[in-house]
Amino acid sequence: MLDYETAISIAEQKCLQGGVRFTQRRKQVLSVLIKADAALSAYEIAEQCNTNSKNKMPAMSVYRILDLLQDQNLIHRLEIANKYISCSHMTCSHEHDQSQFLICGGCRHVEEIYLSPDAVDALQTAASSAGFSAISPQLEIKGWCAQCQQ
Amino acid sequence: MLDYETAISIAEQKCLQGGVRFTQRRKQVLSVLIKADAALSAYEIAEQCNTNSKNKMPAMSVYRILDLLQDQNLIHRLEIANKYISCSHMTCSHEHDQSQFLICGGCRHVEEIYLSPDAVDALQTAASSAGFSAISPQLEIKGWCAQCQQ
DNA sequence: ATCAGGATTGATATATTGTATCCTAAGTGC
DNA sequence: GCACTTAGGATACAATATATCAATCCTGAT
Repeated sequence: MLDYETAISIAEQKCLQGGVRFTQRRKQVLSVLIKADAALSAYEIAEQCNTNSKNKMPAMSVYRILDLLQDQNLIHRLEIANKYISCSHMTCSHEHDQSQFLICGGCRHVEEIYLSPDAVDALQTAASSAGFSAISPQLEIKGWCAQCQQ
Repeated sequence: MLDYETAISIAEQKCLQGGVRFTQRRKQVLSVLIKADAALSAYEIAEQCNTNSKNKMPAMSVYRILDLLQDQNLIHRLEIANKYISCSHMTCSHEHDQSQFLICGGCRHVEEIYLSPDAVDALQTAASSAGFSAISPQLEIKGWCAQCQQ
């Protein structure tokens, strides 16, 4: 997890470069994700915003803002879990990067992992021979964490 | 894809062994999935049932039946795509089996693939070192098919 | 054959998640 | 200031999934 202040200032820069504004609303949503240091659903984020502030955050706005933050490579959307998580590599462009997540099928806990290039190659090869030109730069793997395994 | 008649008779046996009935409703849902030979959402299955038959199939029943068919290892639920697909290995118990699916992030087309044991090992090792005791016997990988890549 | 009990389904309501639309407000450049 | 674009508010609604309770069907024991 990045230092909070650093992450926010990077986000501000990235938005500037991307030609979008880093508004209070957007900062608020991103802050929740950074501080949570976990994967949250859109509605969980809205709820979190509403407990911390008087200004009501509608779910609608959360979706809009999440879309934008994703466009700016500031957060990831985890399709298996239907949740969002702040990007732990905000500093890089993600152009040639692989993000790899393990998601527990029981408690939905998310862990970011690192796969060896060999493993990624093996996946890519299998994908290619199935007519898929590329696997996503983001890999989501469902598993069972130690606790839920029991 | 298994021969339809064979698949149905295997399903019947499996349900018998599992102590549940292979009713008309359940057969109907499974048939749709087998014949579709593609991943369908619960509501798509319901719709399909309703065009082929006069007896109305409520979405509710589809969900219940899908749960049951999954318990009997007759179908898979693809979490990334939120869809269901008939198991292409109905004959085995799936105890030590790995199912691997590639899902196109664009058109949601699903392709079942085969990963080398080495690749699976690499994934398992990475998972273990992240505190996950096991990756799921079902692996879902998001990618881009040749068409959607453009 | 019939009856009790569980399994299955029907029917209805409701929760949850996500999208569409239209309008207002805020910032930006001239 | 004024036109223009971007962002956000408000509302409605679509799509997906679950909860609940009653009715029906099957099965096995008597």
